[in-house]
Amino acid sequence: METISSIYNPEPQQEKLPDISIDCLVFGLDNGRLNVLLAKHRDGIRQGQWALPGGHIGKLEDLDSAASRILQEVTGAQDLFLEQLRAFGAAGRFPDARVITIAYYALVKQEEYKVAAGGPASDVKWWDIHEVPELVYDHSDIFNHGLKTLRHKVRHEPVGFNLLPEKFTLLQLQELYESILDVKLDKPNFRRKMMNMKLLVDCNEKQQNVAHRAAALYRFDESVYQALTEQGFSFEV
Amino acid sequence: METISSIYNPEPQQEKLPDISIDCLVFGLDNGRLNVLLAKHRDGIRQGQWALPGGHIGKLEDLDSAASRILQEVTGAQDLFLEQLRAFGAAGRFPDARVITIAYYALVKQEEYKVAAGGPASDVKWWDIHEVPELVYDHSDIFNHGLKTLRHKVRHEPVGFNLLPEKFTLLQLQELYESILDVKLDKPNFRRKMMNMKLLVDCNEKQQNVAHRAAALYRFDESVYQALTEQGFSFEV
DNA sequence: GCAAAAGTGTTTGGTATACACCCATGC
DNA sequence: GCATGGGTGTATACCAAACACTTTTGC
Repeated sequence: METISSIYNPEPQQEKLPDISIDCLVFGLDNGRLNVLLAKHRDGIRQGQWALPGGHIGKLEDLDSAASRILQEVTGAQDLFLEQLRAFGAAGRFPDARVITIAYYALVKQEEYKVAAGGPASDVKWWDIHEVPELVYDHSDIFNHGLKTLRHKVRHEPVGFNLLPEKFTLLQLQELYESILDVKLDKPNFRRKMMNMKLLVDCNEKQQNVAHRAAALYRFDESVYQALTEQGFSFEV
Repeated sequence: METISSIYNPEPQQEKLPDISIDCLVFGLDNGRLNVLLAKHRDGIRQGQWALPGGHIGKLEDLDSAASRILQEVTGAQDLFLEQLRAFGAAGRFPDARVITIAYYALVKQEEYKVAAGGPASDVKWWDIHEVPELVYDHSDIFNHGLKTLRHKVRHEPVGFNLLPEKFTLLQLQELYESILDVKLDKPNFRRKMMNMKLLVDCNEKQQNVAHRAAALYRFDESVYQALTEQGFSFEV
């Protein structure tokens, strides 16, 4: 198991750019609740305060690669859904020095990746998005912006699947949208909308060991989505 | 009239951050054609090549303020619609040094602001978006990304008005969408859609000196939009 | 009168919504 | 049987698309 080695990388393997950092908003889903991953500062003046996991960019490193590396250092996971939000660069955002940060957000299958504290973080924890504590610097702004972006994105592009297991039921998918968008959806109508898109692939399998009628399992197939997109299809929830 | 003094500011008033730059995508509308503003390098190895106007960020300057200042140096205009696109940071994007650039896009009333070459730019010119030449570095990527963002944004938020004069006709507005989205729209249906939103304010004025029936003039009112938004209204074209 | 654009009316088909209903399974 | 969630059917209302049509103005 990989331990966290970021916030600010204690042993740089490569010289880093001093005035640019990366901060990651990592979203996970657990029992129909949307969570975000936070790290607690172990030392210094911000000791005990919560922050987004982050780090610095190597001089020879692509921006996206740096984000991916930093995220791997936190979750131990590779090949996550990871996308840039935008840069945050108010002059006084970081009190110790002039640092512009580039924020990323990631969607992960929470149950598949265990996280552990380490390095400059004394604790790493999933927080329900409704109960996020005060964060250091402008990290609360980044969180709010990222949540807004996620809510928009998830409605217009099929990215939500990154939060679910490979095979999922329609109810799981519906609960995903309900928890991210904070709305209640009509089951029959949601089913029809999804099925009419012809985007989901039927696994021809049923749930196991459930105390009610077993639901059909579906999966999201990127190549099906590509094919539909080329025919002018546009995802919309 | 202000002249261009950017691409890279020749006389820095304030120390700049060396490894971060800003590049601006400035869109304008002229006779129903969407244009973008480009600057030609006067000196150096890239002499004669076209680029997005840009500059560097002062050590004590907010990111957004820097973009606004750079844009003012190019167009002489203040209080433009200006929004961040995202950061571009591939390791090899800028051959001379490691520089991450933060791209902005702006929407301007093209006829109101004249631009002039100066500083490190030997020429500044509006280019039809369909005829944009090869650009230096990764500026073509930024252009493509920005155009895509504009096309999305203009459909979901009332930002297109920034390209039109204060008072405009419904046909002008329709042509704006047609040129940005590269589609043909049905006049009666477009009119109805716009009017049903109850977003436009009737100026109670007519066009002057036209060789046909004079159209009614409308304007966009930010406060009307705010009020509608609070009632759950969502702009959509 | 004619050209050009303003502006209105109407028909049609699709689709979002609301909600009633039946089905399968474990306890 | 009953609770729980799976899954289907249907009536309504609204809205987008297509297109025919009338109105106003300058020349």
